[in-house]
Amino acid sequence: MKSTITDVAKRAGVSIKTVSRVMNKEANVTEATREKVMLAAKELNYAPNIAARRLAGSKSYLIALLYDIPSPGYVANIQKGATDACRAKGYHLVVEPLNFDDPSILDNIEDLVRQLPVDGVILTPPLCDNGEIVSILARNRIPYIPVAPSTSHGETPIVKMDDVKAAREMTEYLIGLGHTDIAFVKGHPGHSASALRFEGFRDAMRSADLRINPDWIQDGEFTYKSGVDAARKLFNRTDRPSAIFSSNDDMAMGIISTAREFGLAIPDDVSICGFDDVPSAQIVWPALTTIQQPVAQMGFQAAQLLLSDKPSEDKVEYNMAHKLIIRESTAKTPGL
Amino acid sequence: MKSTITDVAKRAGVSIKTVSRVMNKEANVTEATREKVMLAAKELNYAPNIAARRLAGSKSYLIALLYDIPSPGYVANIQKGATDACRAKGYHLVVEPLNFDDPSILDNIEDLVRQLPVDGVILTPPLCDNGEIVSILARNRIPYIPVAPSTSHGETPIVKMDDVKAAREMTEYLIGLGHTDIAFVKGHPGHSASALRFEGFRDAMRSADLRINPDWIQDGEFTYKSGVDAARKLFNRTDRPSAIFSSNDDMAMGIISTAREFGLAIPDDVSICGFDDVPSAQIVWPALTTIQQPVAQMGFQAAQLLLSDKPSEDKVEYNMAHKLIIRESTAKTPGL
DNA sequence: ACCTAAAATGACAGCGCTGTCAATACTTTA
DNA sequence: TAAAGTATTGACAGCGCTGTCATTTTAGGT
Repeated sequence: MKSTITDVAKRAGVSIKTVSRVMNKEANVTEATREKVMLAAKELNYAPNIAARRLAGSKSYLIALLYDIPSPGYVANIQKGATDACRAKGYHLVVEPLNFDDPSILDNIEDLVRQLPVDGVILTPPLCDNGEIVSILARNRIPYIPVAPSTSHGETPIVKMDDVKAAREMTEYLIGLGHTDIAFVKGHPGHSASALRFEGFRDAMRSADLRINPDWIQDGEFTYKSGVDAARKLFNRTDRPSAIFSSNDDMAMGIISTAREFGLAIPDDVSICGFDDVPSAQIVWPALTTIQQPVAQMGFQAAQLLLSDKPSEDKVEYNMAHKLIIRESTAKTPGL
Repeated sequence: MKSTITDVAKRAGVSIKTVSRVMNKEANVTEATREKVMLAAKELNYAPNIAARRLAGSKSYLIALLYDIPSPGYVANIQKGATDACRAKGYHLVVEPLNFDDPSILDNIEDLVRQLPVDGVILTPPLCDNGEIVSILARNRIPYIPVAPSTSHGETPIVKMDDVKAAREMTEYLIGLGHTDIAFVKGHPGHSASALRFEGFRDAMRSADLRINPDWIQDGEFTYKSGVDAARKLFNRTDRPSAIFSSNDDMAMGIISTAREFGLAIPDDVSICGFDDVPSAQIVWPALTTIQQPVAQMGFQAAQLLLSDKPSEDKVEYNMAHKLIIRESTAKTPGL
């Protein structure tokens, strides 16, 4: 049942090397022989054995995804994108869930690199900001692509999204709806995204000549609870914003819940929007207007970069396109 | 830097075959030579090359996880468990996100099986109930383990959790809290879990000699929206249950939200519990009492089964232990 | 001490492919 | 039309390991 390159060569009446050439899409093969070989391969249901390829050649047809346990949705999407890119080139994706705090993490990576020499590694946050991991990879000459890192990686291209731009767009959308009194709930100060999202908000407000009321800028920590706290402070004031831009969805859901406690209707009394498009954003009611991070695309791009032949590229930063998802939690201001 | 078995053999002063024996923990090696080899291997930082092992031997040291795109949290947890089991035996996990409706899904699997002969496959729902997938695997003699399948798989051991027992425990917990007026919201009739969870509820009620009020048994579809609908029907009645057991968390969250609309305090006026422990279950307020599915354990067990030497086992069903997670959405009845 | 069985070790082929380089088949040019 | 490319194909070694089987060493029994 399982056929080898030799079987195909015999059937096509050529040498195994020629079959190899066809399978690898090498140049200098007549169209006629190409077709002969392809036909024979199809008839025999042949697919090159990856282990043999790896042993004989230099490629392993395997790339690895290293990730920390955190956001499950993130991982699933990255994987989806990465495997799509792999599939097109006959590659496969090996996953390695790591625990950032576990000291054995470095050994795991060493093993991965030595036992299974992968052709490349995708590093998701926070792993991509870990110097030791990066240096193991560099020492072993394994190409890697950091996804959404908070630090720069020299010559290595990185894949990310543009948080500033996304936040600006969301703000502009709110302004377009007629809102002028917009509150903002910041994210955890330790995450690089927090500052970027706030920056986008500020830019848009400034461009629209709208005043940012400092009392309406609340600190947050990206948690549901911190959203609740921020909302309480906001809703207890006599001057109340007509819209609240929360730096992420978890906090936005805390805000929605709190609004109900205060008897505020969403979006009639107050519009609320988030950032991330977590699964529950569409489950919650009213469904949350938010920014969908291009996670799958980032995975795709990262894999693509690893698999592309041109080793270095002048472009060092790939910004993948996010998407503004408009749902029911935002609406025009009552005045309009 | 990268050393081969030959290097180790030279350094230890033995043949490469002996090194191979040590690395594979084969019998008939003196303790003394074992140590010599281990030492040399350690000094040279040696790890056997998987591609070469695969080519020469019969094992590929790779198992695959096939899954459909649906629940991200599920995938992440299965992967965690499976890779833990793999790590211990020098295996690695290759992932293959598949789209159930995509016709090319079968080709993807064929390729996986031929290019990268994996030693085993973990099949998550709904893939494990797909006859074609199973038959490709069977035809190619690839061992596979279905995780939480809704159908039986003959001799093949399956890994699952006990939905009936879990639902029974949850109900008993509610009863222990003093509740006697308990409503139940069923899940999507197409999912096998729906019937099982209801069965567990019924069993527990019956054992406690409690009456099941047919008006309090609502149909649902596992969606937030259907939870809202069920809750409306329940709360619009004059006789209202003191506790609601929802067949999953998404519906439970719909119920919670609806309770607020009706001015009902949770858990003071009504206790609500779910099933699944999705990430937002702990994010939502009040945090949801629910059943944590042993997803990671199922992944671990499935991989373990695939990697264990004894090919067949008399035991054909592995029920992994779930966990009752008590949070804030349930409390004693006011009367107590 | 000697023979036999069992345990420990090693020699060698070959897994299925790719890299290198040589051989052959076609073109082009003068 | 012959010389000199240039494009196409093939022969063969060897990647790093394991399986098989032969060989050597050790232990056991009398």
